[in-house]
Amino acid sequence: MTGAGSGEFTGRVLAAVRSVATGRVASYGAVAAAAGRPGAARAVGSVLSSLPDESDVPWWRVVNYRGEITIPRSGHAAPLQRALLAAEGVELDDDGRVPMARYGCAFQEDRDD
DNA sequence: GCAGTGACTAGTA
DNA sequence: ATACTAGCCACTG
Repeated sequence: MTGAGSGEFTGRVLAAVRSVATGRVASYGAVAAAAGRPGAARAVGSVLSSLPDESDVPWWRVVNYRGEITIPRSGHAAPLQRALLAAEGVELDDDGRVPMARYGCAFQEDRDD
């Protein structure tokens, strides 16, 4: 499938997602940039899509550039991500999105809050 | 080595 | 606000 598992870029993506602190979220584009391939946001999604459940990668901390959870209904990942984020202390907006301005774990911009 | 695909992003209507 | 188009990149077959 379009997943990942045997790519150099993939390894960097996993490392980047692992580097996201608890209670923080990052966008696909940010992860791609941190992986060294800005613009590969789509590829990042493919990587996380093939992530095994036993993976130690906090994939739930990765949302789209608007802070919305954009995962296919296949499976129950979406509500799960909401729950995991809530467990991390990330409260979602009434629109169901994360205030990136506050929880956004930026690899480039950093607001000490 | 090309075609297809997708947990993206930006622009336009 | 939603819908659609078009680039973008990496991985699979």
